[in-house]
Amino acid sequence: MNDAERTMVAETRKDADRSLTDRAYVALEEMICTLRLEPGEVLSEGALSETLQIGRTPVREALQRLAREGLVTVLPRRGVLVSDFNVKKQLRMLEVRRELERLMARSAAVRATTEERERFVAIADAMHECAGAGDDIRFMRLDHEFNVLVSQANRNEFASEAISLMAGLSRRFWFMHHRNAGDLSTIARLHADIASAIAAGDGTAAAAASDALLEYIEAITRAAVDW
Amino acid sequence: MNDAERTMVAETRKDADRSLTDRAYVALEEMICTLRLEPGEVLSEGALSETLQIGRTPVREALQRLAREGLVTVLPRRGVLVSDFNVKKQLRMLEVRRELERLMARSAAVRATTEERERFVAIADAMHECAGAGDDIRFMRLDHEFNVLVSQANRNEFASEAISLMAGLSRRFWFMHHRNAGDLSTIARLHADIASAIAAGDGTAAAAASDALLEYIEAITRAAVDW
DNA sequence: ACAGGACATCTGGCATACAATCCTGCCGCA
DNA sequence: TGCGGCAGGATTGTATGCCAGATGTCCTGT
Repeated sequence: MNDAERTMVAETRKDADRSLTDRAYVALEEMICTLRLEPGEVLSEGALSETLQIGRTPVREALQRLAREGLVTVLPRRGVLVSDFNVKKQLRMLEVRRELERLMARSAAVRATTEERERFVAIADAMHECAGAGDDIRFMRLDHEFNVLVSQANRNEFASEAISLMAGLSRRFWFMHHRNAGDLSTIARLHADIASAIAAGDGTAAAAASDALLEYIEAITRAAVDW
Repeated sequence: MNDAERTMVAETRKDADRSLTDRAYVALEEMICTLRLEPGEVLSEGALSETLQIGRTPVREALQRLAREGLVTVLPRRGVLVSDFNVKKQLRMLEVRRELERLMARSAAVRATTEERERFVAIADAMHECAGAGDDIRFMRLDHEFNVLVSQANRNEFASEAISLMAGLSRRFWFMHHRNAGDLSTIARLHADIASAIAAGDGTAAAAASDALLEYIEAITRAAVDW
């Protein structure tokens, strides 16, 4: 099970039977990505433990995971800093994501099961509807489902893990800028293109479509410099 | 201070002022990669804590890092399992490494500083000497230095992090098979080719050389099926 | 002889206590 | 008034104790 799937399960089972560490991780990641904890803010394990009503140990372990993903930086004996982000860093991340997403799209096109392909078709259709209606909430759900599905269908846990390392930073950047970012319909269409190519089993087309999406995202990110 | 001395200082400090978590991680990674802890073995935090003379907390945190890298699996309430490995998993990992190493080689060729290029030249020369002499100890040191240098020169922390996720599994596989694996001279030469291309600033050539190396490694790995 | 269950034991999850270190702000002195 | 040093508070690093859950074993009943 990769991290994306684990996250989904955690969200499904909600507060049921997952470990406190996972709950703390999910809660903190959410707070950071939605900017309820602002970049530059300095936290302390103790305060977070109090806030979340969870002991310091699980909170600390969750923070270490977040540190690995670059969302926070622990300053020894000083506190935990919510990472600031800059566009250059995002561009370096996209450089890596481009390679990994292309690989995953190509592999998924070749390796997906029949059921998975059907779901890709459904996602492509729904994405097109979103493109027309401008329904950004639905798009975000579809995007999440799409990412989980690709992570699963590409049949390579290493690619999924590597991507999941960058998921948090990507999510936060998207949350910050998606209102200003280029039009939703283009992004939805580009996603749909990948899904269609994967469903059709055309690895080359899926790879090309993935590159097209990443190129567009990169352009949006570069434009963010000017805001 | 030359590089050997710097390395020695780093290794000295490793036991001196690094955190216990880091020391536990390094010690455990070493034990696992060198097969002193055999795949399939089930450990316990308590026993490792006793063995390493380090408290359970740092040991536990080190184990979580190792779990993330796929070297161990924690079985809740049962123990910590040293991951078994199989060739198919290695091939999936190489699939990802190929993309990342190519990207890093290409970027390093473009972005390396003058000093870094000089070191790449030196490494290429030394690798060629190794190829002739069959000095595998020296090769392993050079390989390590080469990897660190590429990680630094490609100027992309995300690529470096993603690769480091797979470093442990790679090291263990290499440790198991390097005696039987294809001849050292070919591997050394392929490494030297990458180093030379990076030093020369030829990104395309560096990418191609990286692919050539990964292809060779993949061939060796496939051959491992028959042992 | 075998099946089933109770229990002892071992494990990691988590909380908590303690130690080391760093920052801040105050106080005294020049 | 400015500067230096010291003390106190706050923070993470580390150790350890307790607890719930899982597993294997042994005993009992059929």
